[in-house]
Amino acid sequence: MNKAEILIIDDEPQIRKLLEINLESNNYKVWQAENAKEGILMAANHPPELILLDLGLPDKSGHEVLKELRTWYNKSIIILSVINNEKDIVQALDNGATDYLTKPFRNAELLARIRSAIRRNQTDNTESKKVCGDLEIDFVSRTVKRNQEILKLTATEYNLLLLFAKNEGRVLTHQYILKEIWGIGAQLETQYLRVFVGTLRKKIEQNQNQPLHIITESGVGYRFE
Amino acid sequence: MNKAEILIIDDEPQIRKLLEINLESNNYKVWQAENAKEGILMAANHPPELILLDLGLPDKSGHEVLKELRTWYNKSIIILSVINNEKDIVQALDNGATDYLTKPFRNAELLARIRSAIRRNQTDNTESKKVCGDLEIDFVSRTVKRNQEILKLTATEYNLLLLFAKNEGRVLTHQYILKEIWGIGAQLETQYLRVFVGTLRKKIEQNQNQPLHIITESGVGYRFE
DNA sequence: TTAAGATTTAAGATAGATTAAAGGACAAAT
DNA sequence: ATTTGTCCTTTAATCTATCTTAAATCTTAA
Repeated sequence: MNKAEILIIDDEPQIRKLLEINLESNNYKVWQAENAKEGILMAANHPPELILLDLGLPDKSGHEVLKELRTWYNKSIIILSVINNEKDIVQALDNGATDYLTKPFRNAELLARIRSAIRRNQTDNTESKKVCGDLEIDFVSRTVKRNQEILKLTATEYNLLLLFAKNEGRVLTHQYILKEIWGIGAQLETQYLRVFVGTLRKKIEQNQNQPLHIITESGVGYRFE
Repeated sequence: MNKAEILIIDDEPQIRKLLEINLESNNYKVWQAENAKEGILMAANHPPELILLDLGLPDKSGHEVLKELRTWYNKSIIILSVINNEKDIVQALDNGATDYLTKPFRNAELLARIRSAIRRNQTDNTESKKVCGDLEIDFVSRTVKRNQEILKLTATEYNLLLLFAKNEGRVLTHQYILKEIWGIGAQLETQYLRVFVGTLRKKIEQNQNQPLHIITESGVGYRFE
């Protein structure tokens, strides 16, 4: 499982550093922005699992940032603020904040609220899946459908298909595929790969003699479309 | 649109009255329970949109009530408590509390947090029973029927079936199932799982040799349909 | 055209899955 | 306190699916 990514938008370097240390030691990947403009840009380019937003930013009110984010960003946003003012808390929550903590905050509590917020994300989210023509690969449920029918793939076949699907359009060398699927010791066992490409094609291709999904790049490897 | 229903579980009459007045004037329908037993019963009979749960109940610890509710209730639960103790807050949030407010709380803030919690609810659906083909699982009464006949399942069998039912269509790895049912120390005891899948199949499958509900994903785990 | 590369098939080996059954822990009933 | 019965754990035998390997056949690129 990958690390959950958290974006901190706060202008105080000490706070950012404190959060960075605590979050990274709890296995989160941390991104940082020191003003509203930068924060919105970063969130847009690379949407994180959760945003920690300070209300007191230099270039724009945090409430405005929150509203702007909420026009398109629907994961968790937790407000951090020195303002312990009822009106601000109410306004932030009504504008779609997931939670509100006043500084100084207790670290364990922040972590618990982050876990709670991320947990909630995961159930709300629509499942991530990939559709390639007649194929539909569901990464969460670990199932593959072709024309709505569930395909019966072995563990190795599924792993191979997953690798292909995550590198759609890219030529993968035999060596690379062998290393990823069978481990670093198997990079010369090209034969394994050929057999498994065979069985996979039998299951996912309409016409085995003219494969549309797994394309052979002779002398190099395979490409998935 | 109907009024959203809120269940208050708190033993202090003054607090209940205060909440009742405030919530009803904000267009919520309010239900009240003065102890854990009554609260759980009311929640089961008539699942509300949100539960306000006091941690200091006379008959049972609020943490236990929370855990019990969370086995089947997946809408919002906001904790109200006089305890402003970091450990309790963390524990409650990790047990699935949506939010945590310490008494005395500010009324407008509570209302904002309630709005926020209810807003988040609307995407995920609560259901107290699940029908899968000839199977009918009732999460509240913890009973399972097949073709209208009540099946006699042991505690472990029921827990396993519950886990499967809540992850319908998804492949669950052996490790994950073992962790969920037998706890974090049992992740290598694949054999337990196999035995229990065997006994479960005997009870829920029409034809044991061609299981329709619990599908084996060899080398990976099981999938429930 | 020819050598290297790719596919296909099938059989043996291995890891994984099912099933039955016995012993132990525990709770309910006597 | 003893018995009874249920459920859980553990072991072992058997069965099955999957992986590996080799060999025959086909395709591609120089």
